[in-house]
Amino acid sequence: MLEEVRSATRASHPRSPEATLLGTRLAASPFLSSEERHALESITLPPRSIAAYKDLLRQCEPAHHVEILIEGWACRYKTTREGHRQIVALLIPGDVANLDTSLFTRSNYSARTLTAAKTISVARDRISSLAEQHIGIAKTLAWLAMRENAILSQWALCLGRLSARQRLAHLLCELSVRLGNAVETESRFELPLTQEQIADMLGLTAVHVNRMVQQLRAGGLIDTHGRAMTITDMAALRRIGEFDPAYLHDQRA
Amino acid sequence: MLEEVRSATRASHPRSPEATLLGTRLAASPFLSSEERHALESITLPPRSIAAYKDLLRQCEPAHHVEILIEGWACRYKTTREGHRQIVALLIPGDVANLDTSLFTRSNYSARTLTAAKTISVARDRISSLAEQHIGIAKTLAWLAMRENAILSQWALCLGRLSARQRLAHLLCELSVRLGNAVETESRFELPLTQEQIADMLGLTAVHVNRMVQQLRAGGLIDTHGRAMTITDMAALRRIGEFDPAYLHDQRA
DNA sequence: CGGGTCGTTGACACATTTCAAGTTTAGTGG
DNA sequence: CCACTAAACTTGAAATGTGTCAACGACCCG
Repeated sequence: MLEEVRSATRASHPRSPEATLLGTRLAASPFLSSEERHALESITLPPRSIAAYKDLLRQCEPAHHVEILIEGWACRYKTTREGHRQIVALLIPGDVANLDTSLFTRSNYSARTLTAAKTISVARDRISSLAEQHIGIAKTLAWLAMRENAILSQWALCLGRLSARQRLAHLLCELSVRLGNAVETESRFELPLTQEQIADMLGLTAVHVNRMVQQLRAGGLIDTHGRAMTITDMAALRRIGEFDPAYLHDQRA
Repeated sequence: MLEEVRSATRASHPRSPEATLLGTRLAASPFLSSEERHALESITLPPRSIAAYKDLLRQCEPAHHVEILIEGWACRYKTTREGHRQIVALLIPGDVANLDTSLFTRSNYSARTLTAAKTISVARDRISSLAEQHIGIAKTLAWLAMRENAILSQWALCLGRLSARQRLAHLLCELSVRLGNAVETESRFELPLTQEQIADMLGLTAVHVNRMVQQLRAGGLIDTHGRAMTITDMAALRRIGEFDPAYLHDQRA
C-alpha cells in the first residue's frame, strides 16, 4: 500500500527532528522553552503508517507509548456490554491520542484509526521522566489535558441536552474550527467519516444521523458530495447547534 | 447560620496550615514532595462558608481563584439557550472546582454549590507561578486534569449509550465509590441531591428520574429514606449500570 | 462484472418528554 | 407546637423524538 512505502522512506531518511512535532498540539504549547522543545523532539520516534480501522490502543491494556496523530483521523472510544460504541474524542492531525497514559499506566478507552493514518510516538517512560526535569513539559501536559477536558464537557452538554439535529450542527461547527477553517459564512472541508461513525460520536443511530443530514441539506445549511462537506450557512448552523468556539481555546475562532 | 459562625472562628484562629489541604484531591497527588506540599499549603486561603445554590464561578467570567471544596457538594454545569442545564461534574469534598482556570483565564462552565458548603481557595497567579518553580505541582495539575478526563469520558459513554435506568445505576455506583464506601453488597451514604439535580447529571427529566428511582427501589436494588441512600444489592446495581470503577483511578475500588 | 460497504427510505415500536394534576415532606413564623 | 407555604416527590395520559427492522439503491474497488 502506498502509505506503507512512504513511511518506510521517511523512516530511513529521517527529516530534521525539529520538523517532526511541528503542527502538533504538543508543539503549540505556550509553556515550552526552545530547549524543552528540542528535548521532546529528541525522544520522538519516527513516523509510522497505519491502515484505517486499526486499534492504536486497547482499553485496559498497558500503553507503553504516547501516540501523536500527524496524518489521517482517529478516535478514542468506549463500548457497552451489548456492543454499542461511544466515541469520546475525535482525533485529527496534531492531536495526542492517549495523553493520559503519560501519567497513568492504563487507559480506560480504546483508540483506533478512522482512516489511513500516520503517527509519531514517544515512549511513556521517556516523556514521564522528561516531565520530571522540565517544568514546561509538565505544564504542557496539564494544559493539553485541560483543553481535552473543555471539549469533553461541551460534548457532555451536547449528548445530554441537545436534540439530534442540534448535536449534528454542533459537531460540524466544531470540526470546521478545529480543522482551521476561517469563520466565514461558508466553510469547506474533507469529512472522511461514515454516518455510523458520526452516530457513535453523537450518541445516535446511523439511520437517524442520515435523516438529520438530509434535513440540514434540505434547509440549505450544508452541502455534501462524497467526502466533501460544505457548510453553506455557517451563521445559521452555529445558531442551531448553539455553537460558541470559546471552549476550544483556539485563537483563530 | 451555624455554618457562618464556625467558619468565622476558623478564619480568625487558623489551624496548622498542614491540615488545610488534607483529604483533598490535590494532597492525594503521588507527585508532591513534602516541600511542595508546604508551598501549596502556604498559599492556601482560609476556609469560606457558602450557602446552598450559590455560584462559585460563572461561565466566561474571569476566575481569580482556584476553589477546593472541603465540605458539602457542588457541581460544574452548562446550560443551553432554552435554559436546560447539564451538570458536567459533581464535586464532593476534596474535589477541585475549577482546576482549568489555573492555566486558562476563563472557564467555559459555571460552578455552584448544591448544599451548604465550605471551600478553601488559592489565587490563580500564585498556583500558576508555583507550578513554574515546582515540577511536582505542575505534574499534579496534569494528573488531576487527566483523572477528570477519565470521569468525563465515562459520563459521555453513559449519556450517549446507556438507558435511563442504566445511567442512574451507574451514577449511584460511582457515588458510592467516590464517597469512599467499601465495595460490599450493601452501601449506605447521604445523597443530598434532588431528583431534578440527578436528572441534570444524567441528561434526563426529573419525572423520568423519579420513575427510574422507583423501579430500582421496586427491584430491591436500592432503598431511600429522605436523603439517606442505601444500595441494597451492589452487585446487581453494578451489573445494570455496567459499572467498573477502574476509570476512577481509586485504589479502594 | 460482482460483492460489499455506505447511504437512503418507510413503517412501526418504544423510551423518554411533556403537561397537568396530586401528595408528601421540610422549613418558617406565629 | 401548630399552621402555612414552598419545594420536592409522585402519578397518569398523551405527545414525540429516536430506535429498530428490513429493504433497496448507489457507489467503489478488485
